[in-house]
Amino acid sequence: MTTERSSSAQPLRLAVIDTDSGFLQVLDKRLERLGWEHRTLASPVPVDALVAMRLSALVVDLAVLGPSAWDYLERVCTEMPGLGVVVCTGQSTVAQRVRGLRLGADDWLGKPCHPEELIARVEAVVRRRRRSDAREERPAVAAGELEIRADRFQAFVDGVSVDLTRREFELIELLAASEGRVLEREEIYQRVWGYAMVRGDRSVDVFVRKLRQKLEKTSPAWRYIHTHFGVGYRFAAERADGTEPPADVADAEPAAGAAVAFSSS
Amino acid sequence: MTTERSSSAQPLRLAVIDTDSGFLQVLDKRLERLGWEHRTLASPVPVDALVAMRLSALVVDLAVLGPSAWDYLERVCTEMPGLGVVVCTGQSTVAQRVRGLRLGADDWLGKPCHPEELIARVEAVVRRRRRSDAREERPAVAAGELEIRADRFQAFVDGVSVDLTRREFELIELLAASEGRVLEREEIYQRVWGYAMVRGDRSVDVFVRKLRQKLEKTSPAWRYIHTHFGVGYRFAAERADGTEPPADVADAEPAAGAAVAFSSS
DNA sequence: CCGGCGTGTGAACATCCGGTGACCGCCGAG
DNA sequence: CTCGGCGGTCACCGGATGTTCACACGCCGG
Repeated sequence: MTTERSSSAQPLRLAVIDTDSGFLQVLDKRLERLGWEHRTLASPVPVDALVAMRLSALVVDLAVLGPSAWDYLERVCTEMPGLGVVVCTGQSTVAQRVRGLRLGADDWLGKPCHPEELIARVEAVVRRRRRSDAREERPAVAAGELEIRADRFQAFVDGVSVDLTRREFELIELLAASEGRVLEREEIYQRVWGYAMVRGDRSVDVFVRKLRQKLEKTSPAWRYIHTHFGVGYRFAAERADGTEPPADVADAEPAAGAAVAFSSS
Repeated sequence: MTTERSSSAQPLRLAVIDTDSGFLQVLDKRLERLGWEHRTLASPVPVDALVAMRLSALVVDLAVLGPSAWDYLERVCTEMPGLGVVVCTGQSTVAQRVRGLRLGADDWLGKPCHPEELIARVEAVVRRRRRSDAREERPAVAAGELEIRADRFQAFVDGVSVDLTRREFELIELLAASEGRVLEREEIYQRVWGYAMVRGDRSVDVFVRKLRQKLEKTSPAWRYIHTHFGVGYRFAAERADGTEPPADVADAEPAAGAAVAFSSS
């Protein structure tokens, strides 16, 4: 029953590369009703431009892409691994469909098709991404002296803003959300920047440095971002001096016996 | 890093609920060739049983499910959010397909269909699943006093880091994963370094030594890596003194939730 | 019991990696 | 049209790692 399923709590961002005006019209109307942010493109745009759109999913008619369709599809899928890609195109053979899917497309729907089915497929494709990325709506996270407020797009120490820029914030937010885990640069880059990192890019390192600088200035007694040589970074609030190892997952500690050590000092 | 990692290495685990013997036969053959662990079920099995199979993906023909198909589908998708679900069934209407996808199915393919397309779609679904929710969910492996945490790229003894470098970690991770089995240098090199070992290369030996040193320092009472002269190395936690002979090899294979026998053999 | 490999070491050497600081181009605000 | 903030690149460098060597030592077959 009309489970209108507000799964779309957060607006999806969708781009459609197609030229079938009739189809687009109906689709547009439907998308509008759903409240999805969408944009239709009559011709293939540079991959960079797509990246800039920060899309959740992309629907594309291979026919519109012309001869370099396969190449384009592959590049899009490679450079934006997190993007949901649904090919919606006319007549096709099994071989073509298999090829498209193997290149990275998430689904393939033949035309003519019902807009509702296309939407359902896009939802299905995006659904998984959501599930994992599902760390939305978190008012605030705390670690050490740090308090990260997603709603303010800012981190604070004792109420004082650390004065992070957007990227810096997104980075620390990701790290903090994965507290304790070591994140590899590629993963960080992909999740913060949205597309694949090219080998040799030092952006992550540079931003980590900027973050560390600001955090150091605002919260000198703590260390938050730890480097794992040859791997990546790990977020964990630790005092500058060895004091108080964060008792972390650790093991069954002194449990009973050991009367709690008073933090007299 | 080209670390394509074991992502592709670990076999997929797939179950197919269908009765079309002809189709199944072809599919089976193909899956066999791909090296996927698979199992076909002629009738819907309890969701619990499915859970026990630890599947990566499930292919199901709604027709086989009978009247409670929708309900079954929904339950499966709800209880196993990480499972890739591909409906592969006969004639269907747009409304049915939309319903199936909305209930949680990841893809819907009509019959008759080409096995290759079905496989490509399953791959696409699994690919997405891995990419998103994926990332390491390997809690930790333990052996002796050792605890190997993949999410930290590090091994611990009683909560204390053994302080391994990336290579060292990958090496011990591989060895531990093959606990009890003797691995030849060539294989080790191939799997850790990613390419063929040139004759005369002592890298593996050197790293084994480094590992042994660090492990010895952190966990003196145990021996983990054993040399098999003229062959290679074997991982097995054993006390330094002869104490506690490895219990019974009784073959620690009970673990595997392999409650069901997959035709992976 | 002896000599030949295959392995364990330790250290020198060659690379790779990550921390920095400087610099550049884009863009919105003034 | 400027100016300043921000995101992103570069080149340099010290240190962490990985690789290669030469040698000592132990396991094996004769």
